[in-house]
Amino acid sequence: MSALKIYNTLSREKEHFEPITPDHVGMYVCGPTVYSDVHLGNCRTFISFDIIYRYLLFLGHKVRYVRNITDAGHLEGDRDEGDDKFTKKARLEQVEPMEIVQRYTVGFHKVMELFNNLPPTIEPTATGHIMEQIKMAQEIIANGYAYVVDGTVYFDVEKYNKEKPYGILTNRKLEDLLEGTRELGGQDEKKGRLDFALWIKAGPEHLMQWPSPWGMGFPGWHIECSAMSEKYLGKQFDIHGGGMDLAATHHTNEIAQSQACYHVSPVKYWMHTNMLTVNGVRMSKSAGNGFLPEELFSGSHPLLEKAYAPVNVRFFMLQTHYRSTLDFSNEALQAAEKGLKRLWDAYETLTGFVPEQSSTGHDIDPELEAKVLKLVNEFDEHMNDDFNTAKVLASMFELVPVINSIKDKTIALTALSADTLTWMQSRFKNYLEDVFGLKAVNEADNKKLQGVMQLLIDIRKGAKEKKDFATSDKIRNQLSELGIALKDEKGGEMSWSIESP
RNA sequence: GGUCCUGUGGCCGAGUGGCUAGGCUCAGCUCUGCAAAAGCUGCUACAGCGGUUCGAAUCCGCUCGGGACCUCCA
Repeated sequence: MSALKIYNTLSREKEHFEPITPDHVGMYVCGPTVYSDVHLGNCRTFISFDIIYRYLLFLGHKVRYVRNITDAGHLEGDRDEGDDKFTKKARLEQVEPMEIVQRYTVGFHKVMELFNNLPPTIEPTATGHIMEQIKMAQEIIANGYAYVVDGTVYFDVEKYNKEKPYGILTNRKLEDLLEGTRELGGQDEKKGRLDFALWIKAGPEHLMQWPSPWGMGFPGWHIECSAMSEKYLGKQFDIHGGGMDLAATHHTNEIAQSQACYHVSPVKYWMHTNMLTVNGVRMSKSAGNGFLPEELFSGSHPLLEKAYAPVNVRFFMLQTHYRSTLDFSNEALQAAEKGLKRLWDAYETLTGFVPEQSSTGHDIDPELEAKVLKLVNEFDEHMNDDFNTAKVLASMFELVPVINSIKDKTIALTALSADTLTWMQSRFKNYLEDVFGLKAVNEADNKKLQGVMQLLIDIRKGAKEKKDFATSDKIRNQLSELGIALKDEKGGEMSWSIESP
């Protein structure tokens, strides 16, 4: 089996993945700022990293997966001025900032669960780590890379850049970055145009503030991730992830802070997921083209033609590589919905095969056997190539006709060896359920319903034998109106499934 | 202006220089009381122009188009 390769933003190439501590992986992913609902674009990132987390577990690593909740210190603009997002929203709704935080944290967790994302192993909050952030700012000051102006602590980018390349993550030169920045105004207290705040002095209007060596204030946005990743994963850890939009500023500053504080580069592999777009334009709150997960699940958004189940959306995202932009459209989503149904039906069929009944030797079709083995073994290859879920799915889809042909007895079950069949069954389960986190769109595990359905199937079978098509059609048509599809299989059997909403 | 990404068949999308990804749609056939599903077959594309090569969607150059980041957003 090939070894896992990960595309590292830092080196701009795929690198062999070797954990700093063998079999143990530390992964930090930038989580949401909980001042409003997460939209579908945000979800894409968390779904991508959920797959990555699951695959690392599948490979046998012990993974510490840290994903923060930003519940303080994220300003409206990055000019280190104005209200923080929580204060603004709280004032608007006349509630406590922590009520805002609570509401959207709960909502975020609910959405993550609906998408079948596993929870991270640690989910730290910024407000819970004020002390750590203050301490880190103090050390950076002591090391000479930050300065205090009237109760606010700034990171000295230009000084840092003399020793370490500040723009290393996105391959930018300091001069180029300076060009894109506005001139310092007369009222600015920063020394350099690119300097950013580690700690910000609070005015009386700020509802969230804490005591510090520099007076009352609150942490800058970037320092929380540096402080919390160090606390739980150490000064150097394996993977740091987030959306691509965070690389240029947030992650660039994280690297600078950690370097200035601990004199080491904090992260071995930087991973960035690409954006979700609508009509080619990035989905974002400011563009007003964001879909809320609930709008998607209920189909209530004006741009949606129908409702889409969370698992279909998850599958839709898996058909694209995480580093490619993914364009959202009804057509694409409906195609994904049909594709998942086809794949999942085949998976359930496959699960129903009993390998003991298959061949022990002479009936085996060597060509088919080789084809199946090749495709099944490719799953790992594709995932090891920077988590290429789209290619794994393509390999699976190529196996669907084989599975369906065995079901229809066009291909004998004994054409495959018992070992191969068992292997295929376990790999499908491993990938579809464990790694991809997919599940049946509509679980029909209700025992009573199954009994009722069996009864209807028996009656319909009897009617068909008597060529009483009026009765048999009535059963199928009325079930169809209820959203239950009944299908005649080859050999007189019948199957049923609950239709998508 | 700077740093990058990108342009693939009706749509969505994967693609490590040579071996037609895959999904959806569409058409035909088979199966079938009908329906649905399924199976088989067909639709064989890589923005344009040059270059490197025995051979390029894949490498290089130029042109044109789209997008992201450099200002809050995963």
